[in-house]
Amino acid sequence: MTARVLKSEGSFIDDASSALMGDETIDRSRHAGDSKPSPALHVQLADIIREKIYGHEWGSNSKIPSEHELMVRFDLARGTVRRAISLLVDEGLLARRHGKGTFVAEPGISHAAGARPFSFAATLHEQGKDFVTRVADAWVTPASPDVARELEVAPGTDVMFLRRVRSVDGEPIMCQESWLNLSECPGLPDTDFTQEPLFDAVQRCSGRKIKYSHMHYCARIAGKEHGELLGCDEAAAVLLLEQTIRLVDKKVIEWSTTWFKPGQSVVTDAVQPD
Amino acid sequence: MTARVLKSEGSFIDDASSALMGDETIDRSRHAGDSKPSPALHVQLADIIREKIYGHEWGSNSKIPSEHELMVRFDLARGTVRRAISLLVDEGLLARRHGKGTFVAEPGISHAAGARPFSFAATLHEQGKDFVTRVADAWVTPASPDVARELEVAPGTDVMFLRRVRSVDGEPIMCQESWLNLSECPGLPDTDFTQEPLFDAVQRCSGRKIKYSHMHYCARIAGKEHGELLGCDEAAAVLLLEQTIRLVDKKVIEWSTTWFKPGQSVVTDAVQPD
DNA sequence: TCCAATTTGTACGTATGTATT
DNA sequence: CAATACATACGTACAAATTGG
Repeated sequence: MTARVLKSEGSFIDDASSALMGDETIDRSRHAGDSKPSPALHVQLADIIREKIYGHEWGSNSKIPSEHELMVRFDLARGTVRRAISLLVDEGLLARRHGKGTFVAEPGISHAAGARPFSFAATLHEQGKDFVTRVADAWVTPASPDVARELEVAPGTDVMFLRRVRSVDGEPIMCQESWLNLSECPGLPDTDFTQEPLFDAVQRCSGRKIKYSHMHYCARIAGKEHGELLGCDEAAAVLLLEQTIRLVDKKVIEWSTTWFKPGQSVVTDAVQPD
Repeated sequence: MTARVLKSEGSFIDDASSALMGDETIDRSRHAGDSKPSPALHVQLADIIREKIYGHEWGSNSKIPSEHELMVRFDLARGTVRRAISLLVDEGLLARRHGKGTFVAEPGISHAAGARPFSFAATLHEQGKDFVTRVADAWVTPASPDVARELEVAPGTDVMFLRRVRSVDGEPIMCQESWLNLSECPGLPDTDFTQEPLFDAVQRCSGRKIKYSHMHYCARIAGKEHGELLGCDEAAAVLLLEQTIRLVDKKVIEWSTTWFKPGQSVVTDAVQPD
């Protein structure tokens, strides 16, 4: 099925590999008595493929060369090629499809934020997606110095910690960890958070509307605990959205961190004022 | 098991190891004839420390137990402890201070976005920070399918690629990679981007104002190339802000990806409409 | 429906260089 | 220096999924 092209040297070269790959080379100086130990071969190959994706040379959902093609292109054993690809699968950049090939991973669900305080329930409902909420942890504890500062309460005040994992199609998508100000919101611990959205429960218990939100984006390595919660590799990069949410009277009601699984993203639109 | 007694503020420093550490244990079943090979010891210790930070038990800028304290607490060799800490330093979570100790890394610069199209120059000027812009790459090339789709031009149309690295205090902070629509903006390649902000140059060349911005946040592993550009570890998690920027007539003028070094973050405020 | 080719998934074995003991 | 353990790299073989004739 692969078209063949006659090169100037007169040899036939496979169209796919010649079109997709550039002139990158693998450094094999590990075993020689060299001064600089070059990285492992599978790491070098992963670097090459990663840059193809980051540089938009290999677009989303496109098929990358087969393991066999990469073997002959870089003169590597199949195990080495598979190991390189596995690194990128764990990062969420590639997806293997048995019998078909390996593909650049499609972006996952986009979550709208920015226009209003971020509510997972609201944004997913708008997209018509079905999701399940699991309460992984929930307890009441005295506030640590960090938590107290963010919630603007005295250290030692009772606060509630809530960890929810949201799943779409049985797959975990995000993990939300909330610290809740019980002083402004008593009665909250009696809520069934698998049914009632947190925003609704907070507004019901506090008797006031949610109004302000301060958002903070950063990136982190998932680590063991969140890797297990999200079903991704420990070494994967996850997106963090930290939010401080206030009621109409500017009292802080929630300090939360949302961990997005690799592939998930958050979108915002902005308009420059005239 | 989850409730934790809060000690007085002073005791956090005086009785570091007992107050700061919990009851975590290291699994040493690697060498025994066990069925499940447990992770390497330094990885397990890094996991324990990472969760202390992620769970806000160890606040920003606080001193973590000394290498010697960690040695005796977990019965590990100093090399193993140092290797664990190095992992977290590379992730940007910890910072070593020679002769003083190891500390939870402070957050870096916060970049405001959301209210208006994101301009690094404008937001940093507001904070009174001095920065330097280096043009790492700049060329004109026919648009690949991906680039053409985002810029809404025909594939093969000439577009400009621009990679700028911004530094504060001599340290790289972010890397901005822009694909520019030359059809709407001829004359752009003659600009000195170390002096004139891209937003100004675009508005000057196109004769129209920038008005709309679509933003997209996600997280990625830095990789070799961007690790070198940003001066961080290849395996570090970096924040990506992908932007599509349009002029008043809704023509796409720029499709850019901003790579933030670990520790940098982007902040936004939102208000719920009544 | 069946078959052949392609591609990924899995499980071995061997050799070699490095690091530790 | 020798023994051991480990990571890296290569090679082979076969199973399972997919596609197209």
